Amino acid sequence: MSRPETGGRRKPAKIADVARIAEVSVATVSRTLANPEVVAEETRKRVLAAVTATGYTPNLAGRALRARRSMLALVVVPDLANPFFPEVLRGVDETLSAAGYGIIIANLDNSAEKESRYVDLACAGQVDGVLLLCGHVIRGRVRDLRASGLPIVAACERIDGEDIPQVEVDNEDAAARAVAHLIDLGHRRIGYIAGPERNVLDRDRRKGFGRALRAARLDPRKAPAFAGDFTFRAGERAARDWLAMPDATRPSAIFAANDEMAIGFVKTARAAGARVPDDVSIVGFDGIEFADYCEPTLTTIYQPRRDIGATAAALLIAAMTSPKPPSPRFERIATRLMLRDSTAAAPKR
Amino acid sequence: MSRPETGGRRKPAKIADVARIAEVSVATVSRTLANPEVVAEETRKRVLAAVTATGYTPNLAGRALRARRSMLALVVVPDLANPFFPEVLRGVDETLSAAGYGIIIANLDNSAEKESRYVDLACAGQVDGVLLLCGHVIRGRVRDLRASGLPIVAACERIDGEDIPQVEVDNEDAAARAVAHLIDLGHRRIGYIAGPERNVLDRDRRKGFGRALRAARLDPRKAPAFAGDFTFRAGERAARDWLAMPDATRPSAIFAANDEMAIGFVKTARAAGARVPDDVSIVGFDGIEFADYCEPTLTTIYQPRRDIGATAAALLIAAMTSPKPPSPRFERIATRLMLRDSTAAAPKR
DNA sequence: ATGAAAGCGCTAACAT
DNA sequence: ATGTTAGCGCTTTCAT
Repeated sequence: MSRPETGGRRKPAKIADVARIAEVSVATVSRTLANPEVVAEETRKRVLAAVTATGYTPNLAGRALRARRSMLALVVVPDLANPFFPEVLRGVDETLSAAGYGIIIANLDNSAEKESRYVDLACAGQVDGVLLLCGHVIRGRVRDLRASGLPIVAACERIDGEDIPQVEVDNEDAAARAVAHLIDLGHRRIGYIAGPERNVLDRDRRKGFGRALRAARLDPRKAPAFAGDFTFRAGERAARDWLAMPDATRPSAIFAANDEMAIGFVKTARAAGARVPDDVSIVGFDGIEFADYCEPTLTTIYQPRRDIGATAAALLIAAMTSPKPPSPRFERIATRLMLRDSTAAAPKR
Repeated sequence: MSRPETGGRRKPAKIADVARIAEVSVATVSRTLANPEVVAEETRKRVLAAVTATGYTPNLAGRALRARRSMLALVVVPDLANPFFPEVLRGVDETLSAAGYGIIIANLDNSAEKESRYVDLACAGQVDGVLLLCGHVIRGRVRDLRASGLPIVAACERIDGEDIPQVEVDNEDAAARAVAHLIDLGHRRIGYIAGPERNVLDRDRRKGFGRALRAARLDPRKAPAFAGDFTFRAGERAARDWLAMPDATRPSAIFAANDEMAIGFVKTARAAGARVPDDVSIVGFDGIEFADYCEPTLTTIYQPRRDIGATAAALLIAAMTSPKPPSPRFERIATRLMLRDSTAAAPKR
């Protein structure tokens, strides 16, 4: 026996169907759904019964067209494959969908072509707001996102020189804490594995690195720096460079600008016979899941990615809901230094 | 000096604006964009010039309402944080966006509530098709996705008993090849770290495991099986069980139903002093990035995730474009056994 | 408290 | 080859 109430229906019910069954006008149906308190108790009951009976769900296109808002937000990610973002997106998703917003994910994937298409989409009024996790205001070939007047919020990577609400962790301070931890352990020669040049995260973390060194009366300019780009491979290269250094100058500790490079470093150094943390201590940044799975487990700065996403989403909702342009306020999210097995006291010389 | 052509415009241009400037009717504008070949060369030029001048982008809500299609596909993922999916999504995204479709990502995240909302969304006609990467047809509290008649395609995890197009790798065959590799290396006692019970991927991979054993005249029923659920922690547990086994029965090789469990196993076994691959060989399944980063690098079955996504998207496009329901055809994507450092000849007894 | 009706921006059938 | 026009489903005045 099949269930007749759910089976086989073809076309979705529309508001007129509900109105007919409830014996009211379409206006009343609309009101019942949007402002239940303004319709009479009795009427409301009939309408809601009809909604259930027909399985009515408002057509978003019709609503968007008329109400001039799509209840959709565009979330721009530089690269979905980066293990940092999924968890941020979860926070974003939870918060936005709880407020009734849908999400369109724009995965830039290093394509200017795609980027431009998303700008077009946004400027054409297809979304109610834009959340930038990509470190820059996306640029179109012809249209300009800022000129559209659309609410914009940035997170993860700070965008300098834009007066929009932003959410970020204090990268400089967190880096300084990580390096101070190494100094506390007795390390005096500490190396830095860098992120991409001119990247704002690299700049802030490098600053924190220098600050912690200076606080211990060490000279940042003498600290060995290894070029990098946030990839595992860059960590491997840094390790090879490190291995080639003479004992006298080789750092006993490394601060990597992110976890993937730290893990690449550890793997290559160990493969060449170096012991971690006995011969070299290392601390990463981000707190990706794998930092707790690798061997040895990685001391790192944990970023509460879900919180970052949720906070940014909340700011965006505020901007989309409020009639006037939001004050460009900054939200700072706290990080945690996770002490694990990749750091230990400096070897005695 | 500011750029007047892009700056400061507020309201997006609509089709009527373009028509006015090009001195044609709105119908001609619409046609020029949809079927350029049916309008006169001369007219087309004027229209396109006006489009550029105004920065016109069609309003999707208007189009969706009228044309009764949204050019949006719903892509359902069980868990975005799972490192397997981002690369699949890239393939999906490339193919769908090349065909002009947008994507809404439904991250189920184990919430029946969310699942139901996405069913509502789909059944209300807000999307033109649904791509299921989650191993089941999503279920709503009241509405039924199948009854909506919407095009549906499944990938990654096969959905049994549904006559919809599906894309998958031959899990059974791939698993059999992986295990045959271990047998070729001289292993006779081979263990299996399982996925979640009743999971279709686990069932298929377990079948392949058994098939390879039987082909070598070994008895699958005597092969040690370790319970698991695809998580890193499950691999750790399996390793502890393995370490506790007496030498006489302890397997010299392990086939794990996925990479994360394999990596968890390796880490824990090594931490307890076992050498990989000298004391135990292990092969994983999936070919996630980290399988090539861990120590030792992991022998595994590589699934071309991007291809899987692209193929599934192509099938969905076909289903959304064709007027009649698609024949429920199966696409099989080939896998590759990646030989790396976690497998070696069985130790002599 | 409820209803009638206009119209959001677009496409497609029909007319010229 | 091009124009006119009727809605797609919904919200929101404005009347009642």
